[in-house]
Amino acid sequence: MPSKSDTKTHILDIAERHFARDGFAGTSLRAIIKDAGVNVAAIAYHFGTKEELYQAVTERFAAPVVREQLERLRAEVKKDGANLEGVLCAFYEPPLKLIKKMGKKGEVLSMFLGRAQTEPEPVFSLIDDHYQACRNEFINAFRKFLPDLEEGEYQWYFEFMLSLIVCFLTRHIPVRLRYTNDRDWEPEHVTGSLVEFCLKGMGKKN
Amino acid sequence: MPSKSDTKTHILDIAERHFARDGFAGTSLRAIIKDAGVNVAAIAYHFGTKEELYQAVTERFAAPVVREQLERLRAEVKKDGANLEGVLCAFYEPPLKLIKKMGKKGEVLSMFLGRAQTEPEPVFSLIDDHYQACRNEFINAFRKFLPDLEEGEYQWYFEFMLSLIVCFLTRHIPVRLRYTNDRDWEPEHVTGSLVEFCLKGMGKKN
DNA sequence: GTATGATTCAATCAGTTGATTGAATTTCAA
DNA sequence: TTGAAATTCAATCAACTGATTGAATCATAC
Repeated sequence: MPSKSDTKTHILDIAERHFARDGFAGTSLRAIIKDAGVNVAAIAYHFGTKEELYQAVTERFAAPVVREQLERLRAEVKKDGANLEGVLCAFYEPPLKLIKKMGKKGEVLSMFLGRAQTEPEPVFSLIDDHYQACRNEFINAFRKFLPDLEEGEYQWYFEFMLSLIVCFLTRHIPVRLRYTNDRDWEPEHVTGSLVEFCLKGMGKKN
Repeated sequence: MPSKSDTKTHILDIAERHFARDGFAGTSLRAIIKDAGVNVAAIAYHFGTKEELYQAVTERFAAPVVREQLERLRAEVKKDGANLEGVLCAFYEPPLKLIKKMGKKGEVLSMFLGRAQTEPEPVFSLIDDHYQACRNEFINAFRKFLPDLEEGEYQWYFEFMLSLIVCFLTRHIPVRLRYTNDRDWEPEHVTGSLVEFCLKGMGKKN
């Protein structure tokens, strides 16, 4: 019944859920194929190794987010009256809006994006390379709007900016279990909180 | 040759290095015992299951840090002229000073502390419970020094504060590979950066 | 020195891991 | 309808997984 792309897509759908929840090492191919109702060999046939399957998930799931962040950034710095706030919005809005748009599946994307950033090798290098271009361009934008900082500070500011959204993506479920307020999960509100915290953090002392 | 406590301690020494580098699921007991030069059964004898071994590492390695953070916090809020900056120092200083004091082994502690916070189940619950008491007391301190915020904001401020140090602990090695300046890794300087960013982030808008 | 308890050991368990094979099946164009 | 390519399948591989056993070794108090 399922055509080529059906099985392939279906495996990706299931795989991303498992990788998101259990991490790379904690996910077995058996668990995926059992859940997907396909044969083990299907993974080898369509993707190759476990690592290549993970890479495929990253490519379909995470790469578009990074691409949009970069597009938004480039548009933002060209604007009249461009500022640091716009740069931060360019970083935070794409993933949060996409997650919201995807509905239930956004929860999976959220977990996957967050977890991927904190995986041990061999995933770490894979993800880190992915963000290399992103990192350079955002740091250049920081240089533009936050002149005269030390080089190390620019580096750390990018990591801080990144870590705040990783924190949000991986923790919003446990946090909401402790304290629920549906408004807090509106992407506009979340983006606003992250941008505000980060903007103030990078700004001058009060 | 090795007495009881020797073997037990030695296993812990090796285990924490593996868990720090490869995560819980990515670490096999074989890898640990091979590295430690002991028998597989030694782990079962001294600790029990793999999960109990991880718990023992957490207890010896991470628990003292949390305890000191809480002690520092309690001392800080009692002070004359207590303020938010003191609260943040109480949170950031203990782990960073300990890591510095431990020298080479501090790198392992650093990685372990950072990674533990981002592990999937069953580790996540273990660690999260550990931080529950810590979380409540710090959030109460936020309430004191940052009055009239919404409840959700206090919750997220704690998570942000936590995520910044997790970011630092897990990323300082790759970041230093990209840009090295030894001064940046002095605990006073690091604490200063984290406290400043966080303090500004939590403060009023400029 | 000997008995007792603590510790270590090799051997082994059953189950899982990622990966591969070659045969069976399906798909679809000619 | 037929034939070649794409896809799926059951069966199997060797290696590894966490865990357990009972015998051997050790330390120590008597």
